[in-house]
Amino acid sequence: MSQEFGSIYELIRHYVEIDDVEWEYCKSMLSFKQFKKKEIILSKGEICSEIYFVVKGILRIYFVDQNGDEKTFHFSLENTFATDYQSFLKEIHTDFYIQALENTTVIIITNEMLNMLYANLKNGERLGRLIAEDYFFMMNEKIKGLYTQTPLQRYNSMNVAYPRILTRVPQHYIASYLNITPVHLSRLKRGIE
Amino acid sequence: MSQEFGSIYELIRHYVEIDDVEWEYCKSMLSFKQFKKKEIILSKGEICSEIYFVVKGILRIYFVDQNGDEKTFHFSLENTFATDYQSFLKEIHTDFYIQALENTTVIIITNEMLNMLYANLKNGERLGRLIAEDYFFMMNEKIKGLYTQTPLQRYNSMNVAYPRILTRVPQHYIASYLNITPVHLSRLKRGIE
DNA sequence: AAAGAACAATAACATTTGTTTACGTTTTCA
DNA sequence: TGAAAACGTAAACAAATGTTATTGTTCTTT
Repeated sequence: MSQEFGSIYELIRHYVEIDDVEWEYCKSMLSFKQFKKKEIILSKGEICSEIYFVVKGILRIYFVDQNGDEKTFHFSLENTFATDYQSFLKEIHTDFYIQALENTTVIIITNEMLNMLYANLKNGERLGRLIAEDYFFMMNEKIKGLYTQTPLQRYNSMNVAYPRILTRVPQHYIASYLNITPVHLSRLKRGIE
Repeated sequence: MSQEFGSIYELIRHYVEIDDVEWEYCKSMLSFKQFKKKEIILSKGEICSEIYFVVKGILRIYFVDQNGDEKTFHFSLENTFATDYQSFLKEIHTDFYIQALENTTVIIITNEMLNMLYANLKNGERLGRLIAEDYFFMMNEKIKGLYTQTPLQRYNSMNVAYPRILTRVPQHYIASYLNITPVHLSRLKRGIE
């Protein structure tokens, strides 16, 4: 059954070398968890104590603004991480919610586990740095998009960052990701066809 | 004169332990550079080959959108870094410009130097990870602000992220950071007093 | 299968933000 | 020091986006 950790093994190997002994050590700490569609995994006020690596399904990370409106920060599709990294690392209360948009299978990474990896893997710290850097780059691109693209342009490029997302999730979540109202998104789409 | 590297020493010590031998090694690789007010340090299309640590002055990081409008991405005040980290690390062409808004003194960090630090400092990789994480958190907060705050709210909180910035730089740069027109910022401010 | 909830589209109207132009002040620099 | 450029404010109008209400469809759940 260790076969099923293949996706995260591939991801690690994308960043650093890891030998068989180290990988066995990693695997011994990993576990699966399943979430049902619409289930809320993390809520505001809690401390995010796990990183989720999505094997199958979709997680949505969002927060709620002063008016009570949900703002979708990120979608985590297959083979990407979902967490509030800040809450996770600093053990502070999170502002975010994480919700499964489909029945979803994840691999769980805990904080203790991560620190063991940093301490015991030859390239542990390096792996952490490279992943943090890549997520930093992703944020950078996201901000660039927010500054330079119209909502419609961002809508049209969503299929690049999130393959097939437009057919996988309800449209009002897309609107909340674009930071516009569902009504306005519907209106913008009308202009296209 | 090694005294003058004090600010970056403090910053490193904020993240990791570094012994005297290691610090001497670091210092031997660091150097100063001066930029004149309005000078452009990095331009689109170039490869960003240095990280700038601002000792005194202000650097502005911006890009230009399809319409030719400048969008200010970030201000680097004293004791913070300025670079296009993505261009720097991957040696790809940058989309950004970096400009000095005042006569500015920086400490220069090159890529070769950084890799030597990663390789030779006990906590080199860890330092890199922690700094990447902190900048990642900063991006996260920035995005949260873009989603949840009105331009006026963001204007009012700029003095927190960037102390005294509102009196240090021309207002149209502030507007471009807020992603609104200078005319509109002027109008919003009128509503306040 | 039926009932209710969730969802998407549409229209009418309100609010926010952008655009253009003008004017007066401050800053820069030759 | 004087001219030119840069800068901030203002007003009028245009475009983009939000709000509310309505309707019909699709999805959930019993």
